[in-house]
Amino acid sequence: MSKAERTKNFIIEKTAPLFNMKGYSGTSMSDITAATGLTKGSIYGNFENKDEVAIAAFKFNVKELQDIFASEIEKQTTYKDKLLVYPRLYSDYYDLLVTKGGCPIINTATEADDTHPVLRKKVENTILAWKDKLAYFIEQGIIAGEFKAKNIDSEKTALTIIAIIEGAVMIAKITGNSSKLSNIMLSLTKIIDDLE
Amino acid sequence: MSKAERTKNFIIEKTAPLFNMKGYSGTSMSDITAATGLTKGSIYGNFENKDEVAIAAFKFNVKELQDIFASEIEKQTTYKDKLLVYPRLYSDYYDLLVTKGGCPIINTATEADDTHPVLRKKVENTILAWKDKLAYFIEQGIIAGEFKAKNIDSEKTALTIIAIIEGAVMIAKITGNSSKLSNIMLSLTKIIDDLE
DNA sequence: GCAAAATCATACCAATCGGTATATATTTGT
DNA sequence: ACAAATATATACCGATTGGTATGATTTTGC
Repeated sequence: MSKAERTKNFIIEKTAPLFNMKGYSGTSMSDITAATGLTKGSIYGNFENKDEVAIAAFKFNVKELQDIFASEIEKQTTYKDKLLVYPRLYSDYYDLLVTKGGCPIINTATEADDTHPVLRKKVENTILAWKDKLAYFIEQGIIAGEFKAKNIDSEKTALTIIAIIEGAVMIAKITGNSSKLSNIMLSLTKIIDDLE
Repeated sequence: MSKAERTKNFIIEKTAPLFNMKGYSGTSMSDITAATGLTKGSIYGNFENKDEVAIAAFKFNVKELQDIFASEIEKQTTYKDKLLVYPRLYSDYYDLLVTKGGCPIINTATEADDTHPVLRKKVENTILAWKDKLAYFIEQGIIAGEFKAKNIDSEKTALTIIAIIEGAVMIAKITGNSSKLSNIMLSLTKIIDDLE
């Protein structure tokens, strides 16, 4: 890894929580230089502009989350257990998530939807990919005979799971109450259980 | 109503969608003067600072939504029908909501949670009041014999309803797809139906 | 190990930020 | 209708915004 690549990664690592907490328009170039200890010359030597840093930070934040979930999902043998990873991990790792500014999907989505077309598209694609993954688990679960409930709409169920998770994170974050998150995750667990 | 009051209301009306779309730090004083056609002198003559305008705009946005729901809930005779107003109206009025920048609760919550303590508290109180209202409907529904499912946790159910709604609005808004909202609202309807 | 290339720091830019002092215009109560 | 009070416009403030030109310093390939 070249010096440039290392510096680039360093900048992304340091600014990712910043963008997640303060948002795109709330994070200034001086916030970025302060967080990294580097100067503007260094930042602009590695990134075209603030936009590029923000987009890289968003990707980093999403990947960080996805990696945690992917490794845990991999361990599960049934599709039901793969789905159940979500309520479990969101309950368990909520405090960690808070220190990083919460869920990058909901944070970026609400800011970018009316203001930042490029970021908006990135978030949209992230959500659609997530939905497809969940729908795939549900469909495979049906094929495997794990889920037998009548008229399961995998797309609808997948979207509902995402909605509950994102809504729950928002509620827990704004009330500063992680037990609310756990409580809502119990409802999500029941929804997954009811697919049987 | 005095001139001052009328101007104040005028400023709030014109800036409320602005704050909802662009956020607190994304909305500048010049955005406010442009949207109202007034000058800074006029804005600062009626409000202490940008914060006060933002807080008034948030209150306005929330009240506007609440009034629509309250009047429709009032018409319903059963507690179940009162709860069902939410999935129905969110499906029906989604396009209108989009023109105003989406749901002010989720928009303000995600921006303010790490950056703006005053707004954060306002959003928290709004959500908690909403939760209490929903929990009250559920509890009254149990007393009235409408809801007979075993071990209904009114608090948990109320929070889950809010999470689904807010998550659904976010998903629909970022994908620009209102049918996704309707789809998730069907899941919410089922959850309410299952309380029977 | 040395020259070429890339990285990084310094100093600067115009534009915009939120906010204010003051003067003018408009309401207001009498 | 008139004077006092209030609302609004103009012009300005220092600070900060994102971004750039330039030169010093490192890293890189040979």
